[in-house]
Amino acid sequence: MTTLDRPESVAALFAGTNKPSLSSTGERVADALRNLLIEGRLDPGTRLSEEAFAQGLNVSRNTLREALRLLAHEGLVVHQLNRGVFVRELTADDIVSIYQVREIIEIAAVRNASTHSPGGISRVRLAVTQALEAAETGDWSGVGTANMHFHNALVALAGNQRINAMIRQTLAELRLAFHVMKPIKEFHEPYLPVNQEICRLLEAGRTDEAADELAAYLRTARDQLINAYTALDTTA
Amino acid sequence: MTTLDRPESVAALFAGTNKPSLSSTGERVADALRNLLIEGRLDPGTRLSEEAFAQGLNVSRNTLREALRLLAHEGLVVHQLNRGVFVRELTADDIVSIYQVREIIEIAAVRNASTHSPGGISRVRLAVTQALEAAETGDWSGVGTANMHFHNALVALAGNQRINAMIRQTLAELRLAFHVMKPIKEFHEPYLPVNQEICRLLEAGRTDEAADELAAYLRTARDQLINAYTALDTTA
DNA sequence: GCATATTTGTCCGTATGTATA
DNA sequence: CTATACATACGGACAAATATG
Repeated sequence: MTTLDRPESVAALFAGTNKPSLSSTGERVADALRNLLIEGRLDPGTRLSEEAFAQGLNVSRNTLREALRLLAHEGLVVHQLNRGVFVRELTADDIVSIYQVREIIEIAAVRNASTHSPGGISRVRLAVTQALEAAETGDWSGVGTANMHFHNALVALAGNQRINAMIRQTLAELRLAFHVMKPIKEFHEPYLPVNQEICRLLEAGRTDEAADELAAYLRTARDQLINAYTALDTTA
Repeated sequence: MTTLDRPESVAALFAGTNKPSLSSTGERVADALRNLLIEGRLDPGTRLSEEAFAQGLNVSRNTLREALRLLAHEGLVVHQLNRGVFVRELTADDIVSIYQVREIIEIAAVRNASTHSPGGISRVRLAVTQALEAAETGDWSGVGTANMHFHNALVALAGNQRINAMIRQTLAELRLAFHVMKPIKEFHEPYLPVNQEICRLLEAGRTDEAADELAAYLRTARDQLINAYTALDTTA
């Protein structure tokens, strides 16, 4: 089990991080850590030493603990009493569970998109073009991020803040699973045209067909991910 | 704007509260506060003084703050920078939003219930009988709690922990709206037979019909609640 | 609009309990 | 089994922001 306990290496993780300071320190720390986790820069299972992170971020342990509790509540880290905080390790069951949530929420949101938000589709389109641009430069992590934005934008079509928050959190958790596998390209490239197709259908007002396409995508993506993930378990 | 700043009155709120101590102090404090909020014993808009609650609960301010951050993350309280923590005041839009979430998640969960969890239906039945018992003694707050358990049990049929957590949190938020209205009886009594009917359909394996019944219930309940809620706004 | 009191935000030091080498 | 490291939790301190008269 790895453990990040050197303040200097923690500080290095946050090099170049601006702090626009609109909210409290605790929330900014939580944001910074959340980005680290979503970007896959902390391996699942790693222990996050309170002292090292407090010193590395130049905040008190109290402040850091507030942030860690939030992330634990979001499921990005797990909190073991008297043992510390560890980067969440997703099981294959977790992935199945996450995809069931996605299926339920994303499809319902797209189906409810007909009447609402005419301008919201432009954000879907934006995410598609961003994914294509990232793919051209070979930035597959960027493609993953753009893909996350794509699905967030899809769900935003329902115009419901709570649903947005739910899917954002769920997709953030899912990224923990993606990053343990190196060939991210193989997981994202095949779905670029699918995303384009979903976007085109939405722009044409054919929301039900878009929802069907999305449903098919979610199932194949889940199966592919599960296969790769269980294969990792046996080899490791 | 009311504000709870006397430690003694805070302590009184927690009289008779056991602390089985399996988790951290912060989480136990969060649990205690969450119960208070769900039971409607704290009026929406009330400020929760850090010092008063820390003293009233016999914990340090740091520990209390951890608990308050969790509750803010759950939406039961709102956190205003440098101003404090207030019991959440739901708007009519919030209620619409919550019912949309319920519609999406609860119905999908019931529809997915067919294959899973044969024993889970017994917990649905249990919640129904508990609601009936509470109604007989005129304990309408108890009916509300049993009703919450009923819907939690419905969603549990899908066998997905994430979905359970989502609906639990959503229903907890909704209770903030119920408690601002005195005649809780009128809001729960009409739905007791509906719950019974849904339960019977599930026991008979007719899950799709149960889902349809649930959908109809959610819409009428939402409309009734919104009407009463907006009426309150205009009179207050 | 101003001066004052209150409250939050944040940090530090420390004592205690728990887990691990 | 002992020693060490670490998390837990507390209390005090002070600056900054906010509320109050």
